[in-house]
Amino acid sequence: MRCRQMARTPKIRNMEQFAEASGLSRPTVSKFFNDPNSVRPSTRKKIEEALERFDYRPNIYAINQNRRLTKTIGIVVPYLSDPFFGEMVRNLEQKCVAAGYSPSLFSSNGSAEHEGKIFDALRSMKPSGVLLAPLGRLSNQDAVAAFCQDVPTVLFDSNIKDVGMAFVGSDNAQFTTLMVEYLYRSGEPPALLEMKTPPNPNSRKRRQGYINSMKDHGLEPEIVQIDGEGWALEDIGYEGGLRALASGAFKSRTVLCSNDRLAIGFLAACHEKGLKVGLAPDADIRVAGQDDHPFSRFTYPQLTTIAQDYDAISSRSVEVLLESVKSETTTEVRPDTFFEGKLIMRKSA
Amino acid sequence: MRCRQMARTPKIRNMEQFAEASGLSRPTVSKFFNDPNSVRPSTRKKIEEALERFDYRPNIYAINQNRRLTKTIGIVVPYLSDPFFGEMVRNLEQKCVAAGYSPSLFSSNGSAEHEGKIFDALRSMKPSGVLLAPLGRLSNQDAVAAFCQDVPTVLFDSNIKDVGMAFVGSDNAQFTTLMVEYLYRSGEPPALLEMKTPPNPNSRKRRQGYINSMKDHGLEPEIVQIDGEGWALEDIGYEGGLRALASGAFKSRTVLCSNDRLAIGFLAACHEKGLKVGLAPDADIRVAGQDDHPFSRFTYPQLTTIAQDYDAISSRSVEVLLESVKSETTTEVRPDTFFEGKLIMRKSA
DNA sequence: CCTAAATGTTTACGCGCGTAAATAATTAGT
DNA sequence: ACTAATTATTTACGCGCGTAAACATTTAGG
Repeated sequence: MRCRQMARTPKIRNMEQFAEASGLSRPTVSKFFNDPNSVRPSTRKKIEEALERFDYRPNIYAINQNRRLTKTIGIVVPYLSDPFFGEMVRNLEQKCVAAGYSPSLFSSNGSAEHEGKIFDALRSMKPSGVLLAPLGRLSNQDAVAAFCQDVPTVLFDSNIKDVGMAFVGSDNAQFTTLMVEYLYRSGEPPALLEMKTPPNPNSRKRRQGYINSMKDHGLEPEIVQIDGEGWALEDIGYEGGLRALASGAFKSRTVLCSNDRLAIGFLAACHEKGLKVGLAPDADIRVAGQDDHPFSRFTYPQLTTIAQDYDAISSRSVEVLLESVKSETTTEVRPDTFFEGKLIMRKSA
Repeated sequence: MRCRQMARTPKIRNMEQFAEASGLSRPTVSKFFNDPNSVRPSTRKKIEEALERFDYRPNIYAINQNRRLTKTIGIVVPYLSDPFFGEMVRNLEQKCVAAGYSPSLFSSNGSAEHEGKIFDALRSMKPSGVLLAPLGRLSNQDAVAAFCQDVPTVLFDSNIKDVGMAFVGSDNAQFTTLMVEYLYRSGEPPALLEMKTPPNPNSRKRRQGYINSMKDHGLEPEIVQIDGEGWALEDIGYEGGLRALASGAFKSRTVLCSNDRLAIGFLAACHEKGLKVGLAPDADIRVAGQDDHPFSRFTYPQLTTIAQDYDAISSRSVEVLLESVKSETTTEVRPDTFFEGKLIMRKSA
């Protein structure tokens, strides 16, 4: 069908033949592929020369069949088309490759059932470890816990208590506390806009952070909860925001959204209602988000938010995972890392 | 280290043991796993019962070692964190699974070198086929062509002439023609804003569509090209837009951007310059995009654009690939499919 | 109820590689 | 230069499964 053979040299089909072509025995060649430095320099040179002539590559399936663990790391996120996770994955990928592992990408697409299938697929892949951002509230908690028993897993972004070898994410309560402090000082304390049933557990922490910091200032928390299920957060923020604005739900003229995607939808709702958003004296409302979503720089007005430290979270996640993969020992206390967010002051609040 | 054994039943380690436990021979069980309908119903029942008791799963590596082609389909995109590709991948994934294949995701992250590494990885994975959205101009054209010789590949989104088994994408010239027609009728003909060196080949087609349709109306094309390299299109649109606006580059007060991401950045530049964007009589400028990017509904004002038919493109891509994978025959003429875009009239133009 | 055809099952072998143990070659110390 | 310690290479076996060919069973037709 398709032309394959270059017919320059007899095609090498396996390591045996390749070893023969390099004038060595197969196990020596095998050793080379596992670690080029484990063979004598002269031997290494022989192989590398042969490699150029024959462009042979070991059969990964045959390799992995005999390994208890493969040099693979699974990366699982709830939604790949969410630029936040997209960025996250890109960072994680890079770091895995740098450490000599092949990342394998999966997206649960907001479905616990699909998340479960991914677990099954990963189990049979025998990965060295898995970096998992679970769906959260929607996850089948037992399935996640069971999976973490089978495969060394580091959770990131959204936490599930006592599951996995470690957790790396943000200090969500701090996010909200920081933002409330800023909004209070720069004008008036905010109302909190969030989903009634958020898909992501971080929202709970953020709500708690909001309530606490409002109380610390002797202020009455004002929480506006909107309906909606799933991960179409912009839509939910838009629809819910529209309804909330129409019913005059907000006492405060400053609204802190539980996350940037909600805020992006809410901004659209504000515009729809003809409200002027921003810092200017003639503005009707201030809006802030949390996450520093890649698009928050391009909203109108540009979204004031709290920046997640993408790089720190991804670096730490990979670091912690590889550490515990190498040491093979389970530490008694699960090491959790929470990074602080940075206030990003833009035009919207 | 970690507790694994449930100790409910002796752990099954391979198909041999599982066959024994089901009271059958291994090859029969093997046949079942390849096609559950290929064994007698009574036999099938036996296995399915045993499956519940022992939750055994065949070793994928051992399976794939012996197959010439694996039941895998590679999906490669230039940028996974671009929501457009994210959505695309989600669609493609679903359709592959529905057809009984396991999709494997890769992102070139805008680097030809990385794209090349992905090709190598895919080659050794022996996938049944690959769905590839190449980097485009930045791709190593020879590497792409060579890869398509080795593995049955369907290109999508961005075309490379005569490479791969088929191409599925949009009729980019039609996009621009349609939009120019609308903008002309609803006010005034647009200037085209594009990158001087766009990473994506679609831009060329769009430019040509713009020039042609302007000329068809007896109008003089007005093309404003901005600097910038890579895939940070919003940034490029913003920075370049800022400079273009400052230098009074636009004669027309209607700007058609080469794509939505550029438009999103350009909108931010307009706001920065204090321009009122939109349809209203008192607006300073109209802005339109192309692609119907997931975020274009949430810009301010909401972006008027041309919708890519995500679903049609992804469906057709998978369909064409599976077809040619099954038939094993290479058709003489490469079947290319170009879907038309639909005009989405929103508030920005 | 018998025979031929169809279908299901078993035997036997090979895939491409990892790896322990045995052996050979190299290096270091005297 | 010679022996001991070190490192490199080879021999030999097994991993978990696919699959052809041989064999056994079931089904259909008369």
